[in-house]
Amino acid sequence: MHEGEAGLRERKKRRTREQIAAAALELFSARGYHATTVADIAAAAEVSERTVFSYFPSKEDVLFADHLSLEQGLAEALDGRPPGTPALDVLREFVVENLSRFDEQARIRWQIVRGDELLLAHQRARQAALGELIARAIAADLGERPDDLRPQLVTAAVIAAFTATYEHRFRARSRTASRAQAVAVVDEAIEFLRGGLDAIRAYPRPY
Amino acid sequence: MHEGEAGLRERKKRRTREQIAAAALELFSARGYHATTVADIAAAAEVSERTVFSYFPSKEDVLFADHLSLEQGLAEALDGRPPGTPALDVLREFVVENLSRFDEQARIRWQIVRGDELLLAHQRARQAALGELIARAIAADLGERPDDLRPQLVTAAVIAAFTATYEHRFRARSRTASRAQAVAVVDEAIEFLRGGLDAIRAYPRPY
DNA sequence: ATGCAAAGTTGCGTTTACTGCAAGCTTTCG
DNA sequence: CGAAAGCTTGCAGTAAACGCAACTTTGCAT
Repeated sequence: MHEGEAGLRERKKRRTREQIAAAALELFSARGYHATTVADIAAAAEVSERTVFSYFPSKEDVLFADHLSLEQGLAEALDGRPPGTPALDVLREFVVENLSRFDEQARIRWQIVRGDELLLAHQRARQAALGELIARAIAADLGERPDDLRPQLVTAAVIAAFTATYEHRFRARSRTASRAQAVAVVDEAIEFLRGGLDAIRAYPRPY
Repeated sequence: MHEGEAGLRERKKRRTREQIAAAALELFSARGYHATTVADIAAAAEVSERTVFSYFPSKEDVLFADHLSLEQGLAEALDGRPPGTPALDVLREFVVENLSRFDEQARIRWQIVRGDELLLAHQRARQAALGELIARAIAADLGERPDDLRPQLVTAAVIAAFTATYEHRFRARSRTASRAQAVAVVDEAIEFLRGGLDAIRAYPRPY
């Protein structure tokens, strides 16, 4: 298992996974999510229906296939930050750096997700998963537990900022100016958080 | 159709609805959500399986049957506030007033929901529905659109505060002191929000 | 009160997501 | 090369959810 070279097996698996995800995205985009059956996806990706479920636990997970790498990237950025660096700073940088990853594929996914209550719920669940990572880091900064109030508040606001930036970018009419706009949105969100944290820093903890 | 008196039809419908919800909650609590089929619920409530689906669009909606009234209550409180009253004040009062509604039934539901990723996602979706109401009110306060950044940020934080309070109450060891604790949590959350809002009040809006 | 219309209930059939199992094929490695 | 491990697939089965048509109950007007 030499790390550098991926075996044939590994490569095939990755390719199949991508085929399934790509075929699914195309079909969802063309016919809509609900009008596309798993059988359709399997046929388009030239695998059996059963195989689709061996790669993805559910149909919804096919749509959100690459959220995993985003999650891993964020985890690394947060866990690997130099001691003393505030989590908020890492988050700001991470969001700004990953703006370019909100590319064409993400735009298509957004078109599919935005209209569907069920898919929006699933997306929120994904965001909540990110939230747990963030809460852990913020809690460490504050010397509290991840499920205490302050980490939860800050985390929720961070997610909201993330989401707002994300949606903002897809709503933006002028594509060229949108990156600067997005950074401004992020900065304002961070400002909001700092203000809020300052306001409760001296607050007693009666619970 | 004299408003004051509910006809036999209406009363029967309400009773059936409650029977289904109650039977379901009991079964979910005893055997777990996934181990309980809709057929089980129908049998316990003494209606046909098909009827369950005529009352509730999905199995999950049976579990969250009474979220609707909470939603309506909040909508009334927000829409009916005297002009000039900040939405944050209404929210604080609403949360504190409704603490007592987090009663035995809600505690059981929490036990069912807490362990299941799917149900947690559904609950988050419900919370997001509340969020839209809140965002509208906050946006009106700020003179912005509901999907602008600031309303979204404040809304997310409000939801987080709501959730933290909710969970806090069910985690609380000492039942007697928990109400005072909960109020303290709410107050700190509101303080956080005010601090954040102050911090960005003078902020330019470059987008 | 009686009969008609509207509303509610039910059974039946179907689709679709998803799971377990066992048999067959492919890659890997000794 | 040949055994072992890993993948893919078909098959059978479960459960949620929907549409439809028949049947029952309720409300209402005469």
